[in-house]
Amino acid sequence: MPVQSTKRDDLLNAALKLIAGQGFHAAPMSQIAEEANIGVGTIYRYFKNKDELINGLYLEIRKRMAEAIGKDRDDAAPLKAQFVKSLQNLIRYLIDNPAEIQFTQQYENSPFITDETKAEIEKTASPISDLLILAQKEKLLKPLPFPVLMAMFSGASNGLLKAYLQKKSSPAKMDEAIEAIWDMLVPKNTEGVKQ
Amino acid sequence: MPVQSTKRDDLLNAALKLIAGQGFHAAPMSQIAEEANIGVGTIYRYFKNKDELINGLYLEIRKRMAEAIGKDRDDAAPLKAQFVKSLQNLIRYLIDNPAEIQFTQQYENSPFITDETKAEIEKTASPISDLLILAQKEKLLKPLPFPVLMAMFSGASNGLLKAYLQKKSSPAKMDEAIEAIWDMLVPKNTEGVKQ
Amino acid sequence: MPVQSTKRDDLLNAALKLIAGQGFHAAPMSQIAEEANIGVGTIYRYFKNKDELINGLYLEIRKRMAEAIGKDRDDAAPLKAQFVKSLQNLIRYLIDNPAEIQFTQQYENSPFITDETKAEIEKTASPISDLLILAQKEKLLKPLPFPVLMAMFSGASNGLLKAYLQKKSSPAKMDEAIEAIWDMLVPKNTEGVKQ
Amino acid sequence: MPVQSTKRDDLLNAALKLIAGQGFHAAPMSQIAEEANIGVGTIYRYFKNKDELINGLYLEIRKRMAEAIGKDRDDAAPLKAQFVKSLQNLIRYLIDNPAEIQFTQQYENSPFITDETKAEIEKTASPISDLLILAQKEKLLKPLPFPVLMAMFSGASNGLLKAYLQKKSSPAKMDEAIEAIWDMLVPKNTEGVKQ
DNA sequence: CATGAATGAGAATTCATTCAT
DNA sequence: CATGAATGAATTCTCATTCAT
Repeated sequence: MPVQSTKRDDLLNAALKLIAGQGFHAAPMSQIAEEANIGVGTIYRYFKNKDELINGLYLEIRKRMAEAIGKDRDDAAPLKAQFVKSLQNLIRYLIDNPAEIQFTQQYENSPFITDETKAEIEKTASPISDLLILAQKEKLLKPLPFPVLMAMFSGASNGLLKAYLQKKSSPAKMDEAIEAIWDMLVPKNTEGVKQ
Repeated sequence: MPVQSTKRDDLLNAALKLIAGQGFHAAPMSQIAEEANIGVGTIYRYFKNKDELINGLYLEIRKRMAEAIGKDRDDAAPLKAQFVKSLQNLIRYLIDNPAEIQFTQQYENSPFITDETKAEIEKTASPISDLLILAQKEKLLKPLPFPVLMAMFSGASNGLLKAYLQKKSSPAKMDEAIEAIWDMLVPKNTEGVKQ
Repeated sequence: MPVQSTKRDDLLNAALKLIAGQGFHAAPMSQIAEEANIGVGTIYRYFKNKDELINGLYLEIRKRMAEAIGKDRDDAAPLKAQFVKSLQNLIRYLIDNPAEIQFTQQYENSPFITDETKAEIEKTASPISDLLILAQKEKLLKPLPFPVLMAMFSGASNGLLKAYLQKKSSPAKMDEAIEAIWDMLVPKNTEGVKQ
Repeated sequence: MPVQSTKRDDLLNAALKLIAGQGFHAAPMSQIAEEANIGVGTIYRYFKNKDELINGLYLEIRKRMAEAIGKDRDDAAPLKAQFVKSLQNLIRYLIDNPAEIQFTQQYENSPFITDETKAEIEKTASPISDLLILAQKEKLLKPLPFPVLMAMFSGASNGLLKAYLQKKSSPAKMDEAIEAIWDMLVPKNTEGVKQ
């Protein structure tokens, strides 16, 4: 029974909860420790300092999101279907875990994000990025630089999510919106599907 | 000699520069004052506190962006052309003023932004939002809730911009990317233009 | 028409009002200036700095109190009657001008009071102190050092006043209380009056 | 080794020393910390802010004074004797601890003291107030409202003390002065003692 | 003379991090 | 290993005072 991993998880969850709700700077280490039911000093056994705690939290969340996206994957399905499915998975996951987007969006737009973390993330491709790489190889996507496609895709998805969380959208419209994002990525007059 | 407006502007520009580069919390009032070549105390003659300085800066930047977008507007042109033109204007402006997006993105994802401010901004129509409202009235857009369309549009544009600023795109591809964003908004198999 | 003296008075009254209500430290020069309808800089034409303003205010108030005490004085009356009359005058005056005690009590117990001011005050005997000096010369008072008698007298009067201002006493009981103070000063079994 | 109580006490004593000597506002937290040989931050582990430190100090001093007054109390003695004894105790204590009156008088006349604190203190009976309540019940005192008697008594005692501390009185005269205060409280022509 | 914008020294308070227990 | 009391650097903000207009 890995006692430590429990503490580490408690810690990350406490940090997630507080930072998502109040922002980085309104979430002191002492409060995080309290929320996690450990001593302040103990945090420093798991993370060298606050920055590393936050970076660690980010990587953890990316991992959780990747898992959520990949659920019930069917590698044999058409790419578009896989894309839609993945995005549905992601959106559903984040709707159930709103703290995670709140944190992620703060983090990704803050100067906390170190170049190391950035590099590490780009290596660790996310399942959706993998899908789009495949799609591009198969000439399904518009002839734009891949990073541009990825960035526009992420941005649009985040926007959709934000709208949803502010109750500006209904679940029913979600699938249509996902289709719209796909339309952005694929040439007109095709289904974005081979043949 | 408009002494005051110089000081206030110096202040906003100093704040913009430092916050964009280092984040809210690494930009102490003392440093902002120094950068603006004024005394610390002077800041408080123009803004009640740091929060108001930051909110004031945000509103100022929104204004500048709105002006940039609206440059050389041709109300008689087809909506799509106006949309493309506006987005080109915005992107060019932000490419020349990268600190403004860096600040804006930090701000909009931080807990600095109050719900009031958010609401107020949504009311204060931006030129592009106006265009899209018109387009929706003319049934040019997909049948999605307007806030969803706007959010996806903003997200995608921001993404495009980020990619560009990280040198992942060339100016040449910019127009194609803008077309792609338009594709997201309008139904397939139409040009998104009446008849 | 001495324009200055109006300003100086406005200034002192503004300072009195604000300091009595909020204390020395919650009464900034800028606010005092505003209350007096003059510019901040102008204060420094009348007083070298805040300390001198406060000391000047104190001396002014002492003067006003002395005037109030001496009203309708009858030098021919028995000393006790004069004492009672004086104290009644003072108490009535302060009841009508509560800001003045509030200020005075703060001031006299604060380290604002400079040794110079103290000295100056001891010279400028107040009418009641004069009366008590006379009374002591005529052997009407208890054989205690004069400063002790004065201090006990002042303390008791202040106490009475405080009680009154906190609505713990009625005007009717005021005269009895004044008698009690007199009893403190004179030997028992005398009326404290010659013959 | 009661580490905490030492720190808290050091803190209170440092605050007492500095505030008594220089006033509230000339006693910055940093200086108090230095005087107490602790870090500035440490103050805030014991008191939420400067106000609470000062209020805490006041309550502590009231406690010390109450203890001093009650020393060698003889409940069986006549009330007047108990009164004299108590006042002697108090005066002696304060002569040995002049900082405590200096602080107390500043505090009680400053806007630091909230109405709540005032009320709370009036409830918390002090030994002398208890004595006077008893004396009033036994009809030993003049027929004045109790708060008036208390206020005059406190004022006179404070005055006596001030005179003494300014070397205007000798210890020999102290007892006579205490008698004088008693005379203020009891009807003439009685010893203020039953029978 | 009067003004009030500008200033910066100084004050209170917070919080990441350390280290003795 | 875990803890949390202690710390002081760093931050925001206030306000007496000056001085150019």
